[in-house]
This record gives sequence, C-alpha cells and structure tokens, in this order.
Amino acid sequence: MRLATWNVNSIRARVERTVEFAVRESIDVLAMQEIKCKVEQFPFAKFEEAGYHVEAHGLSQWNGVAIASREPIEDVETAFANMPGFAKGHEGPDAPLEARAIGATIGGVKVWSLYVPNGRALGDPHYDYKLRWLKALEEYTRTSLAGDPDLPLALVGDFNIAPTDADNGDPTIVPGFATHVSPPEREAFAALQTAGLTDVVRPLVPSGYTYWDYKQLRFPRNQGLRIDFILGSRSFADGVTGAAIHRDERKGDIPSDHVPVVVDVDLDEPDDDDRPMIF
DNA sequence: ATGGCTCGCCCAGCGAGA
Repeated sequence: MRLATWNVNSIRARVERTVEFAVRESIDVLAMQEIKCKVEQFPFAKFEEAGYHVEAHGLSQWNGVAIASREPIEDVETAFANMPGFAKGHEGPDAPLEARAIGATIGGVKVWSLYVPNGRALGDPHYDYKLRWLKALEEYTRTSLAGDPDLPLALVGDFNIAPTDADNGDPTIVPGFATHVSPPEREAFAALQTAGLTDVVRPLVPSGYTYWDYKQLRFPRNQGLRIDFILGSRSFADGVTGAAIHRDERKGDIPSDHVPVVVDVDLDEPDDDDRPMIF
C-alpha cells in the first residue's frame, strides 16, 4: 500500500492537481486536510473518474478532512474518542466539534486523516484547545493499542508542530514566542510516540520541510517547516519499505503551501498462500 | 526597497492560516 497525506488548502481550488498527483504517483490511499468545504461541495466526481472512493468530513469553509482510496473505505468515523470541540464563546466541554479528523479501515489499516488545531498564539484559547486535542489523541492511541497491540494504526496529517529545531527553518517562528515550536507542543508530539507511534518518514527522509508560507519568498529561500507526518503503530512501522516528501509539489501553478508526504507499507497479512508450511 | 500570500465568504474587506 502506498499511503500519502497532503494538506491541500482547499480541494476545490486544487482538485485537478491533487488527483493528477495521486494517479501519477500511484497513491492507494490519500489523506487530505484543509479541504475547506462542506461534504456536499466536495468534488467527488474528479476522484471517482480516476478510480478513487472518497469519504469526506467538512462542516464549513474552515478545516475539513477527507480520505481517497482505491480500495473500499470501511468503518468511517468523524471524531476519535473524547476529541474536544471549539467555537467562539464555547470553550467548555460542550463546544461543537470541528471537522479535523476522519478515520477509516482500509486494507486492514486503521487510518486517521488529522488536521491538528493551529494554536494561533501562545496563551490564545486556541492554543489550549490544541494541547487538549493532542492529549485526547494520545489517549485514543493508548486505548487502541492497549486493546490490540498488533493493530496497524496510522495517524497522518498536518500536526502543526515542528518537533525539533531542525524542523523549523522559518526565521519568524521563534521558540518562546511562537506556536508550533513551544515546549508543550513538542512534548505533546513526543507523547504520541511514547504512546506507541513512530514517525515512519524521518528515518528514510532525515531532513526537509513539508510547508512553506506563501509570504516573503519562504519557498525560494527554503525557509519552511516540517509539520506534516505519518505516524505508525509498531505493526505498521515494521512494514514500511520507503518514504518521500514531494517538495516539487510546492512549485508550479497555484500550489498548496504544504506538499505530500508518502510511505510504502507492506503489511504482509498472512493468508493461505504465505502461511508457513508445517510438517 | 527590509516587504512581497491565499483561501472562502451573501463581492468586500475580513478571519484564518503557521
């Protein structure tokens, strides 16, 4: 299975480019973030013409996530357990949920397309929301893997965290003053790894960014961030055979500000043909 | 020159993004 994640920054603005990429790179499963539309506005036909099923979750012009897959998409969920919500004037436990997560089972893999809240600014209510959201995701991961340690689980998407200083090449994003690089956010990201997930791309692609701001020539100057990740459980990570960050997708006409991150995974599900012979 | 963008929205500034 070739699995990709891409924050597309409006699927309606970029559907041709997105589908072309998926076809050209033989992507089996494409997790998208920031589709920026309601489900009824999603350009399903363009994907279906290219041989993809699509499940989308979008509530407004903000956020929105989707999964396209060549194989059937089963057991779709639009929130993980205890995922917090957020809205102006609703910062408590009853806050409405945003469209930031869609999960499904595809080819035996539990895949989540995730758009972690931005945080906006240190001390902003959105920053607290971001940390609570990540904590709930960590607890979901722990619970899922406690129930089934061999579950092939992949959490993929825009995590809006640069986990190390090497992942921050934007001179305006200063540790101590900015989101994405603050210690609590980095600790929240590390906690996902403690909960049983591995960044399956970094060992194969040790450096490079996945996002460059549209402003101030950030891409020509290569002042980007690595904030888009594919995190896999042990059984998923053990099957990974390759990975790539498609930097060229930041070039050309009307690019997203993010680029696709891709892994190849061979889960080697035992079946009748490769069950060991016993004499 | 020391800043240069891009979405979607009841079309015009605005909220949001990182």
